[in-house]
Amino acid sequence: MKKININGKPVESDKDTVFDVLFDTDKELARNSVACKINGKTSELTATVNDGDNIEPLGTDTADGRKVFWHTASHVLAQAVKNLYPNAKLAIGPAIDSGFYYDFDVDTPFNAEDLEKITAEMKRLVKERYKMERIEVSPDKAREIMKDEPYKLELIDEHAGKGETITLYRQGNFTDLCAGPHLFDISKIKAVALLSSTGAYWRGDSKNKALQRIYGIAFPKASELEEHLRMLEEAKKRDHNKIGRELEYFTTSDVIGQGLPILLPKGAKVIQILQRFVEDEEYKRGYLLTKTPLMAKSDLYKISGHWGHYKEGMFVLGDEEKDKEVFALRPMTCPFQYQVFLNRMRSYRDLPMRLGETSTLFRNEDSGEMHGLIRVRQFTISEGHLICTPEQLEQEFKGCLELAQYMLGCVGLSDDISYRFSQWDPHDRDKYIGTEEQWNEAQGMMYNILDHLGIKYSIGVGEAAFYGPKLDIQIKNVYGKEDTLITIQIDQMLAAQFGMEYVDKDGSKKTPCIIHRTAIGCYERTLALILEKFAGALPTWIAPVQATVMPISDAQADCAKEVCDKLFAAGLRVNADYRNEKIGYKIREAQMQKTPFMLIIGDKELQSGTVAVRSRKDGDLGSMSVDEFITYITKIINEHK
RNA sequence: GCUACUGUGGCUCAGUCGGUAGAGCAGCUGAUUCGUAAUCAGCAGGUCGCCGGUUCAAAUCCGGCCAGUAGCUCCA
Repeated sequence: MKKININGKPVESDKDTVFDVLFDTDKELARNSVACKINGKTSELTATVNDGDNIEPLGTDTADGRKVFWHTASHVLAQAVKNLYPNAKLAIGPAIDSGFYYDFDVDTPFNAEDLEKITAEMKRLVKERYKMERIEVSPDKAREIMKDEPYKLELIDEHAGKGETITLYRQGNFTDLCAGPHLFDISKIKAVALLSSTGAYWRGDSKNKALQRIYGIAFPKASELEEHLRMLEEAKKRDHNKIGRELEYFTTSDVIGQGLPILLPKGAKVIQILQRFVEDEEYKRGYLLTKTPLMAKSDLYKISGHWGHYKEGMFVLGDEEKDKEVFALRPMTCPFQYQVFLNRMRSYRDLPMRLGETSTLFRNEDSGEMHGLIRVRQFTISEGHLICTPEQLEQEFKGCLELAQYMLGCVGLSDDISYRFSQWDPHDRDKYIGTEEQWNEAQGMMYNILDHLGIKYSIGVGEAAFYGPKLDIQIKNVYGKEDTLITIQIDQMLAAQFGMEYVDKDGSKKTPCIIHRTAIGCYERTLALILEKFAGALPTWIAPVQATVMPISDAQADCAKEVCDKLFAAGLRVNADYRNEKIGYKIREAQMQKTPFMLIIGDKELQSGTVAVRSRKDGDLGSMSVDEFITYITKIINEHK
């Protein structure tokens, strides 16, 4: 008899595999499990149990369980594709957070019809209930089995080089190179949907061959699949690119160009509110405001290293061959703001010097990169640089992080972000300036600071800026795609490049450290994410229209106008119709539903000198005087701070 | 930049096999004065993204470009 812990409960069993032990103990639990963790390591249910093992069964209600489930589904996808298109070559097919994909090398890309056929074939295969058979072989044997699969051979060579045994999984007529773990058999994969077919480069390198990737999702039950697809549809309804245009926050124009959104009055208003808020907050926190040029001669970018490392991403004005001087629109503010420091001889007494700027930047993104307000070619960012002594670095970094967290809290995004420590890739030296020692030092400082502050972060290798490591605050859009909202970076290279120095207490000249940071990121992107977060119904303090005044008939129109004027005088934002001489008694704006407050004026209110207040959040609030309403809404507006 | 898909009045969409464009909403004019999104009537609005080709004839077929969407790559 073996003593085993299942979910922390002691159990005795003489069975060998996890599944049998579970089945002995709790049949329902066994049936609902797709994999397990043995002493913390994800394993399959056919794994052998040893005395003293801690077993944690995984169902498709756990993230790890779903991944195993989806990984097996990707094998079924590959089997279906090989059955229907025998010439297709297999690349890789992992589970991801939102399902699974498989990359194939095929002559003609898959279209919607192909996906339907493949789905049908997958469903047919699942009914065959193939076992997932794990096979361990020598690299040579693996090469022989995979002799017609060039991508697999490449992968085998890599593993063989490390002296590993090669693991294969076989279900029916199909064998794939794979480390597992997998489901016991494929019969549980009852509900499958192939969501899209797109191009993807082999090994994620655009120099390599473009493969065809099929994305899919799978569940044990059809109802779960339907629910999932319904949620995907719902999420798309919050897409800022859709509601931002519908609610007239922004638009685009073919004749202006790609990635150059036009902010309409509502969008411009929200950004103005955020910008003023950031600038005021930074002033309170000891920032100095600067206003630097939108472009500079190439000379500046040559010093900073941007000319060498980022020229492709810049809008260059002029021709280096022909013109005496070449200019470029700025893709960042760093070297411009450094000139503020360089204006005169600096003392340690000047430090820390916190420079802030609402800065418009231009980046010549590739044509396929643009997306609504999230990825654009011209944007405005709450940019800033803190120039400090090495001793001040941690304290200043902490201040930047606190400011960022405060801002996220104010706009309501605190719960939706994650932290990423973006490091350099030592194997891709061309991308970075500086020596290995400098990088190790800067990243070491970052580690210390982050661990000291107790920040939980993931590590992004190769995600650093060319001059230093970053703490990126990441956020996902409605499609689950992650983007950087806020970044705080440590830079020990550029100060030296620009010859920035301060005179220390002892009279010696020293090179300062620099923190690059944003307070709330780029305003366009922030607006996009706020729109998605609140599905267009923005919190009162940011809403471009805070109250809609609505007379029920023309008899109350004059009164409504007076009410609007009063609210206006109090600094509130009232429905866009307020300037019209006649305020319509019916406001047929889609925005009405997105407005935090509605003030209705009928005969009763006209006589008593009140307005009937209806709150989007709390429903009817009854009648009150305009002054009472102003007090009420002002209190709500101030609550965000 | 790469792969796939999409592009019809301000918006949402219809338009069969190529025969020369249609609706609702929005807008305007008039009527209506109504308690929490669509009152009634009328009017106006489109060289079907752009350019070229095939054809007696192109929104429809073909090519190129522009723009949009998803994914890849990139993202200081």
